[in-house]
Amino acid sequence: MKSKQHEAEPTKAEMDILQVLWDCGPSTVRLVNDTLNAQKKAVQYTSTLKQMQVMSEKGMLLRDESSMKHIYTAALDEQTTKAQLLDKFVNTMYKGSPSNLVMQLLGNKKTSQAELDAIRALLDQHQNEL
Amino acid sequence: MKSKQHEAEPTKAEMDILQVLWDCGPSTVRLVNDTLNAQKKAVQYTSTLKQMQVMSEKGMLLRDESSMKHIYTAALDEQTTKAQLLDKFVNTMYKGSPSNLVMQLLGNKKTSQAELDAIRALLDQHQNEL
DNA sequence: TGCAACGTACGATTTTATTCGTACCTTTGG
DNA sequence: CCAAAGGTACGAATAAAATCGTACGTTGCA
Repeated sequence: MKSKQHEAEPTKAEMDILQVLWDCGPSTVRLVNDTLNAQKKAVQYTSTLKQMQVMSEKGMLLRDESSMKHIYTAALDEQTTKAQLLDKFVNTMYKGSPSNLVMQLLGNKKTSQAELDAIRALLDQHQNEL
Repeated sequence: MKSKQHEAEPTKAEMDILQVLWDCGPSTVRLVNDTLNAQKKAVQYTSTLKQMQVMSEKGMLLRDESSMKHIYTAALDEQTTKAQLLDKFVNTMYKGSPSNLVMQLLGNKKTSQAELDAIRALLDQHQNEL
């Protein structure tokens, strides 16, 4: 049986939580909430708690209830999830063409030379791996 | 006075409508709605109408009421709007690093060789323009 | 032992986004 | 002249997302 990775499209708030778990590994609600607030996303403890409970129900997070302080773990893979969202983004915004997206990136003043070099390096590397 | 381009973050449904106007130029609600339905986004005429009216109020669309069939025009620039959304996407999903996004793209099986070549060509071209 | 600190549970509210029904104009052809 | 076709206006219903208050259980320690 296939995983449920495709059933749930994480919402914005859910992504914020997932990101913390991806970065920090299995964590308590307290840690996640503190982290969010540390990044200027002011939110009440119980809001984060509720959100994570719902995410558990959806199978998006796994919960270890063995100790009083429940430990949550991301049930979705970071790369897979992001690839999925990126794909959707490219489809709706760039008619499915990644190069159109890159064109946008190049036109963006905020894209630094260092970033461009890094992108080129990635392309070269990818080419060599074929 | 600066434009209002930054006040409104178009929602998903709004982007669908904007895209039609960007592709087709100034249009009636009828045309927009038909186009949406032709792309399997089933939606009632009055829903599209209402949405476009609201968008007008927000200044996202301009409306010519001189004839009975009002003509709507996108008030936002396509490139600017997309650049804005892309920027936000990169920030929240890739810690602000475009090369991280490209890495994701390369790892994605769906990205064809032709697309990769196109991306490289864009980079080369961009390099030469400096 | 008792109270402050910290946890979870969970319903309800709020906010935002989206959809749609109904009323009512205008145009047009028979 | 009037009915049908096709417009707009607009309030309201739904749905989806996010937030929070309050109740209540557990733990540590003065």
